[in-house]
Amino acid sequence: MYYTGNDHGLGVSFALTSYKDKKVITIGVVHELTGLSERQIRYYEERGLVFPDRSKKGTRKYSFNDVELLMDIANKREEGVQTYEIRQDMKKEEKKRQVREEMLRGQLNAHFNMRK
Amino acid sequence: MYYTGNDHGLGVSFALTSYKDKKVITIGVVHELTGLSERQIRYYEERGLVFPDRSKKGTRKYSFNDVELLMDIANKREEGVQTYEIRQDMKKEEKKRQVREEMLRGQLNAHFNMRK
DNA sequence: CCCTTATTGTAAGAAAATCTAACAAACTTT
DNA sequence: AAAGTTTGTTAGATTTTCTTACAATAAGGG
Repeated sequence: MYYTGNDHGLGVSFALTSYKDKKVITIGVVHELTGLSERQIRYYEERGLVFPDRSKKGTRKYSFNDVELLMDIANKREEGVQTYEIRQDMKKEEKKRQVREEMLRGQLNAHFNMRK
Repeated sequence: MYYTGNDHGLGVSFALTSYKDKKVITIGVVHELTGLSERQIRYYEERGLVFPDRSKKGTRKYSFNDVELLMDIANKREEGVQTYEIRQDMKKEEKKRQVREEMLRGQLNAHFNMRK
């Protein structure tokens, strides 16, 4: 686990990156880990649910986070939830996450500006 | 991060497995992550320094731990240390690890036998 | 200096893995 | 009924990996 400073200009900011986010897994392995067919995995990408990186020549690379996400998607699908709805839910979650992040950044900036 | 119970018979035992140990990375990606050539990576395997898994058809799969190990090896090599010596050092470390593990297992067994 | 071992690059050819695009089937929604 | 969703399968091309072999360079020992 390692840290990457990335303060843009005046604001306070930081990021924590772990192996879970590294896009290093090929689709065949993702298939083995999730039980999903490669067809399904590519289709969920087409529907905007996952975003693998690509090698220079175009082969997909997934992270462990992607694998976990795909397993969640598989569960939702078994419950009959369509990809469109899953997408909507993900957008909402993403929105909430952004709000929390902005609040945190605000708190930190306030704190550091105060004692400068 | 998840836990796997694996008590064999009477002894107390446990294992903690994380993504770092999962062998899911192909040699091309290991090359990108470490800067080592694929030739070097295969050679270090030949010299008994790394032990990737293999797919059914034979393609190598590495873990993040393997990647870290290979980076350590790369550093040693830059210092001029030969693979043979690196191997010896690794064996010693492995031995120490085993001793510690056995002691821990002994402590745990003693503890649980005491109050049974 | 000669010989051996260690390390790495490169090449060749085969095999494995992945990619895209298309068609079809089975369902679900509208 | 028509349109949209989801998945399998197939075909052909491309990318990635594998093994084996040969060569070059470096390092160490006698």
